[in-house]
Amino acid sequence: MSDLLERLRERGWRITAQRRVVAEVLDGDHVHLTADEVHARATARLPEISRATVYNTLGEMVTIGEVIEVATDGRAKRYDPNAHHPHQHLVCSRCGTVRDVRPTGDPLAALPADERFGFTVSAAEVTYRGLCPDCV
Amino acid sequence: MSDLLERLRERGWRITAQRRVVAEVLDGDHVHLTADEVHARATARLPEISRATVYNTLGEMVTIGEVIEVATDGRAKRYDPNAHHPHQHLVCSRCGTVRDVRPTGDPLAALPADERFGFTVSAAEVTYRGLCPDCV
DNA sequence: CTCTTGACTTAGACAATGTCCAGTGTAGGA
DNA sequence: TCCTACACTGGACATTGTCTAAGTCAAGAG
Repeated sequence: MSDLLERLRERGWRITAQRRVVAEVLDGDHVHLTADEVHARATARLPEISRATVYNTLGEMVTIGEVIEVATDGRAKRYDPNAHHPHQHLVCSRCGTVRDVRPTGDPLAALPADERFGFTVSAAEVTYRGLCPDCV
Repeated sequence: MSDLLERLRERGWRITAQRRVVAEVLDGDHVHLTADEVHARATARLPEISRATVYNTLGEMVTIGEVIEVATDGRAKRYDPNAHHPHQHLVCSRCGTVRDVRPTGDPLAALPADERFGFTVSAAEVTYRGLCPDCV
């Protein structure tokens, strides 16, 4: 039983074959998959699973904070199951691979009050960009 | 004559009515428009302008570094003509408004070498999220 | 000024990603 | 075991972006 699935059960989710498969795909390796990649891997285990269900399930997981949605470019969103450890992302500009990284310090502290323009600022996301070893 | 258009001319671009209109729309007020919003405003001035031309022109401006592409969510990219002053973005989680902000320090410096995993890191984008004064 | 040429634009088909809905199925409590 | 609210399916639809073939035009040459 994956940790993620266990937490979903505690939140009162019905545990269906589809949700179990999506949770297992996400929890399996901490890669950052697109919704379509999740669907492809889920289909390998449960051939009838529909695209809508994968999208719904991912959306619900994001809503309750078990999964983070990462928009690294203007294309497909990626889903990050590592929601319980604060981290930022390092993205390859060529192939789109995403790695979790932990920079030093708190990025929120770098934004002085007079640069907040009345906003209630609650989070800072940092995306580092570059080329991965395979794409150099 | 807008500054942006002037710089395009210096780069040897043919100045067509379409490019002039796109440049004027972007340069007009430093709001961050989506491609479709640019197209809508361009159409108001030049009704025949096609979607493809707006996309092409925006893409070219991004390529030559006159405009920055901002992916704040998984939806439409936004275009920021303020490319010659380094800055980050503050996004309202509810209405999507984007403001330019200048945090202190260099965000790249916060990523130590042992957290770069062999990547050649070239840039850091910071997105601050919160609620704007109108949405609180 | 007119001509010429190759860069530019257009319309629309197509692709990728995401959303919605009506009908059907089923998990889990009674 | 049975019920029912919740979940799933398949497919239509929406949004955003890309591509191509054919027509158009900006700007330098003469």
